[in-house]
Amino acid sequence: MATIDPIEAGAGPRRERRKDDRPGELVNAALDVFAERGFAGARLEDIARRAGVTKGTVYLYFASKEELFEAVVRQTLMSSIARGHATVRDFEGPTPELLRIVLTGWWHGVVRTKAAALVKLICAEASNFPAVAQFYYDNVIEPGRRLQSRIIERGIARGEFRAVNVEHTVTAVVAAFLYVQVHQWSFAKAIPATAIEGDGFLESFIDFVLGSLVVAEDPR
Amino acid sequence: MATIDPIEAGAGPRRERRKDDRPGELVNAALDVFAERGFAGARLEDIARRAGVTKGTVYLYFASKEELFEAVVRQTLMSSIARGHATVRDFEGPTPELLRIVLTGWWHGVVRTKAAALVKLICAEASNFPAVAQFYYDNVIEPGRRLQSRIIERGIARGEFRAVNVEHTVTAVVAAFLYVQVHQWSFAKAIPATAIEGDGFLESFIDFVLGSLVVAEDPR
DNA sequence: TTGACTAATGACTCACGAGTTAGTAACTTA
DNA sequence: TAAGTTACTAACTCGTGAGTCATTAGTCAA
Repeated sequence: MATIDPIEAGAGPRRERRKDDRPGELVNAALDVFAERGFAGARLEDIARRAGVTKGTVYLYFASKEELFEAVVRQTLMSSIARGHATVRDFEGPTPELLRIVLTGWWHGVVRTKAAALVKLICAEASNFPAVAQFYYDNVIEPGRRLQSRIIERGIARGEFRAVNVEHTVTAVVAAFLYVQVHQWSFAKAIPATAIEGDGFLESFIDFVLGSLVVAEDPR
Repeated sequence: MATIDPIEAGAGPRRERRKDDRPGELVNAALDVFAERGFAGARLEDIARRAGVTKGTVYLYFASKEELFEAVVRQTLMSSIARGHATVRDFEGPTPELLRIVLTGWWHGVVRTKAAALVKLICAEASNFPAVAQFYYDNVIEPGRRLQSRIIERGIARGEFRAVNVEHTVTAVVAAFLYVQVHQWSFAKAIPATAIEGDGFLESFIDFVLGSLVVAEDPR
């Protein structure tokens, strides 16, 4: 996010040749505008201007609006997928601790990031872009659920967690995070007072989940 | 294709005068198309055809596309709001039982209904329609959260629930339901295999919540 | 400095869909 | 059954925004 040219690049020359940086800047600007207006509502003109170029330039790098959209999805997800995989690395401590670490990482690495805007965007456009929805499901949701499943199964196997229904429990956990992401980029944008500030919810939610899963009586 | 043959009304005459029923039918058709395509992507022509009329007729009843959208929100929500209020009526039994009843009612009355499509739709369009978002927040989300808060506070006051953070716990509960609604009308439409079938999740989730809230050991 | 190359522009076309309206057919009443 | 009313239609306008392309200007090699 270092050098995303401002809406009005006041300093630079009227016309600059920066072939290498353009695609990234355009994708960045596109994420903003798509998240704000939805796919259909986003104007290529606006995206271009936010990236400091004109509409024609967009077509030097992307064949169509749809292709730009898919590029946004791919570029933005690569980082979060990488982060996710890094977190899967073997952990040897108690499972409640593992769960806490993973959820906290997700929270700070994705939920409170602009990547969260993409989640809302994809939820909104999934039915219009089955291919994008499939891609997102295969590369983000599925791996994410599998990660959560492993944690809970590990806890059950080690006698730390109750023998709950794993699939449904995962859904409940994933739901909370998805919800926060969607909310922040839909209602919170329209009604700022409803924004979920700070990390209070994260702490509270982890306690809530562990309260339901952990076998031992009140660990505090 | 040449004839504007009614896709829906198979039997009726080409041209029927039914002033009283039209608005409801149009709103119904509009909910379908809006849910499927989003606000911007929905064509008035399609909505009209699905309701068995032509585009011009829509403008006899609604001044603009936006007004039709707001009518969809209002009509669809009125019933669920009414249902919600009916459920608030004083209940005298144990709080876990009350929670179970309320969540089950929400599940069958809204989540597994076409009204759920509206939730997804509003999440997608909230930033484009602040007024609609505000209306939805004031008339649905806020009352819904207050209802949940009362239940949990009641449980705490009666010594049935742990003294959790009420606001955050409500968020976790609401999130699960919101998530299911959004998922069913976004990803599940694009990737049918991911649809959440049956009521298994509901049961499991209620157990999950009570597992975290209830003070006594294993109430079953 | 110059010429070749091409990134970038901005004015263009064109399709599509929201909104309009003159006319028509279904219903009512006498 | 004829005149009157109006719900409805079909063909229209018109604004908008995606996508195109001839032209312009930044860059670099000689």
